[in-house]
Amino acid sequence: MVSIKQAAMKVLTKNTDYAIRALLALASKTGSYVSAKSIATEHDIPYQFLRRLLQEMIRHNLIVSKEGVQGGFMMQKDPDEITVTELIEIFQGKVQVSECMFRKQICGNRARCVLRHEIMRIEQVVQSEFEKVTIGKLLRDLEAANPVKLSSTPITHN
Amino acid sequence: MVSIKQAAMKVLTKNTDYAIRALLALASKTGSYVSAKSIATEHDIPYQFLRRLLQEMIRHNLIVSKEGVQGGFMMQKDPDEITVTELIEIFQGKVQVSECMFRKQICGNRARCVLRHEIMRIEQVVQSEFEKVTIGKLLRDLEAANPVKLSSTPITHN
DNA sequence: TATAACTGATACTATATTGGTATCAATTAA
DNA sequence: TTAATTGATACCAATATAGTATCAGTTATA
Ligand code: FES
Ligand code: FES
Repeated sequence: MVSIKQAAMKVLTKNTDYAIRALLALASKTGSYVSAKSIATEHDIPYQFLRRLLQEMIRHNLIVSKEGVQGGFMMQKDPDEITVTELIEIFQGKVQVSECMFRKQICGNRARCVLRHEIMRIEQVVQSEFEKVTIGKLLRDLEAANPVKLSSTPITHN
Repeated sequence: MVSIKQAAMKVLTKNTDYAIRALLALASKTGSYVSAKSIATEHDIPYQFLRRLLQEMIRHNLIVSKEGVQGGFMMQKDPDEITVTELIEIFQGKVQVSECMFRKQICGNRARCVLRHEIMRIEQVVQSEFEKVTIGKLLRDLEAANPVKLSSTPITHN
């Protein structure tokens, strides 16, 4: 009896995961430029991987950069306006529960298709749940939980 | 400017998608055995792929089978008791928004970690939304929308 | 004004997951 | 006896995710 699936289905990929962490790092130091290198080492994100993510976030006007010595990245968009939904869309594409499932045979009329409605309803729910979570909120929550200092003693878990 | 991601993030994979369709096919013919072949052709699912899915669903006691001529598969579990959540778990693994993100540095105390709470809350929401959708419900909806006959004229869309 | 610390751009590789095929043995109705 | 079926399982292909490498351009500052 060999089962088909065992691992867990990931909703957030590393892209999004790392991007959130990087944004939290930047949001906790608004006004000054933070280098990719320091973010990478402090938050344990592969350097070159992170660079790509940062560039992508520049393109989406979430952050800005300054080249050269003492350069780095800085928050641009209000952290309270950056939702996880937005990040998912940037790094994983639009949330879509399924392509039009049940095409052809089963579903006679796309416009009236109940399945489609059901699916779109869920897409909406998922999306709006992630929309409630902003970088700003996460940061405040983090600071409340870890009042002393962000990134204190490294603790290994998970 | 080469973007990182363009396609959409799929919440349901083909596994789950096909499994749902197959179950709908079986649920609409309770009491009689339906062959994998006929499901495959009628619903446009790759035959061998479908066979694996059906076997997996047997292992999970959703359906039963009969070997030999005139054999096939038949609904076992009450369609109203089969949720999409269950199918996702079988074919895609437990819904998990992210592994423990923000490990080490950022998050000092796993038990108190707010991010973790936020994430688990969303996991719950996603899961419970999919729990509301059962095979039974989908079937009734389908029949209501397509009163005459399941799988009538093939219509190409999507 | 040379240099080292930076980002911009982009190509590349490795690994994992998803999607799909193929094969052969066992069962059973006709 | 045979053809239609499932059981079991190995295999392959395509795609997506994760991570690395390279080189050119910018800039503070020694
Ligand atoms: S599934 Fe395609 S429209 Fe209903
Ligand atoms: S992220 Fe690991 S516990 Fe907070």
